[in-house]
Amino acid sequence: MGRSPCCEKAHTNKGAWTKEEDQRLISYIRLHGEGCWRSLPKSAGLLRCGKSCRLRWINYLRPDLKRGNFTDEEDELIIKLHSLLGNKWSLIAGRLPGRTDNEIKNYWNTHIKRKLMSRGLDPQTHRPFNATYQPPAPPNDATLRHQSSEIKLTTDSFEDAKCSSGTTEETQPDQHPQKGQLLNLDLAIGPPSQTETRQAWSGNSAESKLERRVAYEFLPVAPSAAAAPEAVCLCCQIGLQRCSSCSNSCNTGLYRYC
DNA sequence: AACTGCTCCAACCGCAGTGAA
DNA sequence: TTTCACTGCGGTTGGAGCAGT
Repeated sequence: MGRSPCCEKAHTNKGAWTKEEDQRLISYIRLHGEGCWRSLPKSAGLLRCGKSCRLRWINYLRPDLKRGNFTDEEDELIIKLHSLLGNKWSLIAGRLPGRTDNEIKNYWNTHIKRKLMSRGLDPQTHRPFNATYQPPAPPNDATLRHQSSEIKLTTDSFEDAKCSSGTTEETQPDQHPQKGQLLNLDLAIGPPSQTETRQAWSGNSAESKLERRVAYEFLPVAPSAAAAPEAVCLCCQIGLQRCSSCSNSCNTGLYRYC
C-alpha cells in the first residue's frame, strides 16, 4: 500500500506562482504564522499543494531572505562548509543567514563547482584532481559514524557512545581533513536560529550529530584535546561554568559542557 | 530577425525522518 | 511495536532569458 499523495493533484496548480498567489500566501502566514502546510492551501484559498506553499514561502517569500549576489566571503564559507558537510544544503544554509538551501544548492551547482574546478580541485572531495586519492562516499551513515569518532579524537568531552561504538572503518588521515583544518574554519558565522537549533540539535540522527559537530567546531573557544574544554554550553551558546538554563531540559546531550 | 545552445534558478518529485495514535 | 500523516531534504527538471551565430 503506497503512501497517499500529499494533496489532491487534480485540483492543484503547478508551475510558476502568480503575484496574487504570493499575496494570498503572505497574507495568510502573516495572520496565522507558518506551519500546518497541508491544510494551509485550503485555508488560504490557494489551489496549491502544501509542499509547494512551504517551498514558495521558504525559498522566495520569507521576509528575512537576503536577495542578491553571494559575496566572496559567503563563497569561501560555502566551500568550507561543503568540504565538511558534503551536500547537506540545509545545514550549510543554517550558517548563512538569509540564504536558503535551494539557493545555495543552485549556486553551488552553477558557480562554485566551476570555481573549484578552475582551481584544479574536485568539487566533491575538495582535493586536487591529480592527487592519488580515493574520494570518500558522501556522508552516509558509515561516514557519519566515522566523523563522530573523529570528534571523539579531537575532544574527550564530546562523547557519543552510540556512534563511537561500532566504528570499524580504518582511519586514513589522507581521506579526512586534519583537525587543524577543521578548527581553522572561519568563525564569523551567525549562530543557528532557535528553530534550527531545536530541529537540528535535538535527536540522535546522523544529521543532528553532524550539526552538533559543526557547531562544536565553529565555537569561538574550541577545546583542545590536551586541555580541559572551556565552559561553553553548546546548545545555549552561553559561556558559563554551569549553564542552569539548559542542564535540566536540554536533550541534546551537550550540557556536559555546562 | 530567427535560430540554437547554454545558463540559471524556481519549482517539482520522491524519499527519509519524526511523532502521534 | 506498528502504522500513518505530515514535514523537511536533496536531487532533478523545465522553462525563461541571454549570448552567439
